[in-house]
Amino acid sequence: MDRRARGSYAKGIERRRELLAVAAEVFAAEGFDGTTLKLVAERAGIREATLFHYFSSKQDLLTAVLADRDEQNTTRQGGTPASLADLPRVAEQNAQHPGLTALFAVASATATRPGHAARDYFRDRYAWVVAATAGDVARAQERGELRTDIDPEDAARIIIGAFDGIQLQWLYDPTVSMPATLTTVLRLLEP
Amino acid sequence: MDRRARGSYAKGIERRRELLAVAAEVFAAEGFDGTTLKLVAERAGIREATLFHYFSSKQDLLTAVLADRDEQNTTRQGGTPASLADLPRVAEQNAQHPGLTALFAVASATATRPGHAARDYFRDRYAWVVAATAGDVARAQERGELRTDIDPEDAARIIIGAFDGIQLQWLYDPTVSMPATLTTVLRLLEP
DNA sequence: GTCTATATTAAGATAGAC
DNA sequence: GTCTATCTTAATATAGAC
Repeated sequence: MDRRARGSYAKGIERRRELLAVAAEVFAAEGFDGTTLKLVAERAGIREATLFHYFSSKQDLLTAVLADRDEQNTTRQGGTPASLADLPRVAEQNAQHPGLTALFAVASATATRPGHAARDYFRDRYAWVVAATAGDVARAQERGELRTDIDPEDAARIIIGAFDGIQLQWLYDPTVSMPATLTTVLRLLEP
Repeated sequence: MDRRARGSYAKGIERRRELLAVAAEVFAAEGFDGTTLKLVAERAGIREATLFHYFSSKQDLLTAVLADRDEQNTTRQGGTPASLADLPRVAEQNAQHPGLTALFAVASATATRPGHAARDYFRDRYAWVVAATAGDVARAQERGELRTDIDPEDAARIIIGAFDGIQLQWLYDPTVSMPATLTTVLRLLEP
């Protein structure tokens, strides 16, 4: 008898994907506190207990939803990783999903608190995104596409900071054009 | 017969100020959800009901704390309003108060949700800060201190966005130097 | 010194978490 | 069902305008 772990069956993988989609909708509409796992389970046509088979807690479900969205954002159609010039397009995508965007903003701020369950996730995420962006900046500098009088990591932190910060301003004033403003950020970095 | 209001007594004004200071400490240490009004009242040496004489709700108390800090941040010693070159110093100040800084980040993201009690406050605040900063940028451009190939409001949104966004990164990684990075942001805007 | 708005409190209703 | 936290109500004490 084979007692090794088998991994997830195809059915389980599909169900998990479906749960993430449903949960994303509910979280986006109701916020973290406003979301009840009962409603998520109902919408997905399963029992609450089944939800706990896939995700160990409400916070775990939220983190999975955010990580899933993050992965889609940092990859473009075809599977190649997104880079600098894609930022305005990512912002445009986010503008189509205000609920999820607000959810991400709240979660990333809330999880800064020491001891928060998602703190490590966000810390690692920012470290990774900053490093990847700094790499993009350094390569663009070598190609002569960006000014060289700025440290790549500083540039990366400014780009990502502006992305998050302008997104927040957009949540308060949807007339702000995130893609246009981010394009201007990149222009400031040209030689 | 004159039935007009008299305004607050000196004692009440002083107590309100004291309550804001105590509440700032508790909110910073415990977060919004973690804070109990009982503890705030205890620390201030009054009854819970007295708190409600000064602030109509817990959220109202938080908003007052944030507005109070905001006012201190946008004013420098002497009473003149802070401007562009003061940003790194404001960031340095914030770095001395991580709890309050995190509180502000969480509140500003949470209040984006339609119907939130502090939504109008933050919307007006951002509108005001962007307008004031855009004015600073325009004047600096006229003096030849900043490059003129960027719209003042775009520049303002980028500066403020970078401020908020870098602050968030700093909360996850305190080795990030907010003042240095913001100085670099301003340098990117030089002619 | 009188008068009334303001400051404070005691007691408890209500609502949500566990 | 129990407990805890937010908020209400109603009543007393005090500050300060006149």
